[in-house]
Amino acid sequence: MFSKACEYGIRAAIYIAGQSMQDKRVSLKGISKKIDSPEAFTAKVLQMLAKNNIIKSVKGPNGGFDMDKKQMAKIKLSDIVYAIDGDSIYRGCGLGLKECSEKRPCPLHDKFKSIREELTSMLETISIYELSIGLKDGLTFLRR
Amino acid sequence: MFSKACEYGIRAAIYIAGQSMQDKRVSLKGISKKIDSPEAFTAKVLQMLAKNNIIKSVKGPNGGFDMDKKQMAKIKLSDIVYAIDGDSIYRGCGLGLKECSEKRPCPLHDKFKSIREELTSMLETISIYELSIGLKDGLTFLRR
DNA sequence: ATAATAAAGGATAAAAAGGTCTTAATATAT
DNA sequence: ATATATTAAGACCTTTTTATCCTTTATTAT
Repeated sequence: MFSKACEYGIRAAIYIAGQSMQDKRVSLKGISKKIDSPEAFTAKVLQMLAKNNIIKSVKGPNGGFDMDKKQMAKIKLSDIVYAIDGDSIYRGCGLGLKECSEKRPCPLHDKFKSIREELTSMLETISIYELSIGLKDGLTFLRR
Repeated sequence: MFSKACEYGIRAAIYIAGQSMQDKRVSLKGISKKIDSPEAFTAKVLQMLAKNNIIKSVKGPNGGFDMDKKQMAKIKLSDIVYAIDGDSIYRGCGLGLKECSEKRPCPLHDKFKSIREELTSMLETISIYELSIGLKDGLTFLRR
């Protein structure tokens, strides 16, 4: 579904959001420990999120990553997926045809349509804020 | 969504089914031309489908691949996906957690559930036969 | 200023996916 | 029997993805 990079990105964003709600900034090391991801690789992913203004990075002592509280509810899953995996999940044909459209559909086109739409609307609806709440309340988990 | 191998496999199976309905056996070369796929790689995929008794292969002159007419309606998309990609699409956690369950869900677990179920039921419901009909009638396409 | 801390960036490596090629095996027709 | 057509199988190559390591840059505290 998502690339590994994207999986780490989503997990990291949820964790960072949770900490930012408590005004805590978190380090790469702390993040990759909490979400159980390879540290150096996670660094690359966080860079991408930072470049896309999804998180903020601060260098130096007491530096790390955080997320703007006001933005938090506005940042949707789709923003993260788009920043890391691009639009392949929304655009591509299920059977890999270069040209697949209403007019010239692949055999699965119609069958996939509702699934694709449900997925897209889900990604575009759910905010990082919302997801971090469940985590804070101990209802959901980010590792193992 | 699916691997390239799986995309080719599904496309090939649909094409083979359509030809088999007209009692035509088709060669690797013919298949990869019709579904616009790399020939040698497609050969590997067809081998997998043959080993899983989804298609039948015949060596020698006038050989090629075909599909049992009686079986055709019984073979579902899920059979092909399972033969090539395994169960990752059904089983895996959306965020890549090794352990993700109702009891210990990732933040996306519930959100994904209905999508996953819809996808699974779609794959388990749709037969290769059904898909090859649309192709025969010129309503759907397998290349470009 | 200096030292310490943390992310950024670039080079590289390992693994997986995607794809090719060559030879062997098997069936058919002559 | 022999030549030919066709898939099977295994070795190999290429690209992409995933992952690591090392150096540089920025920030802070002393």
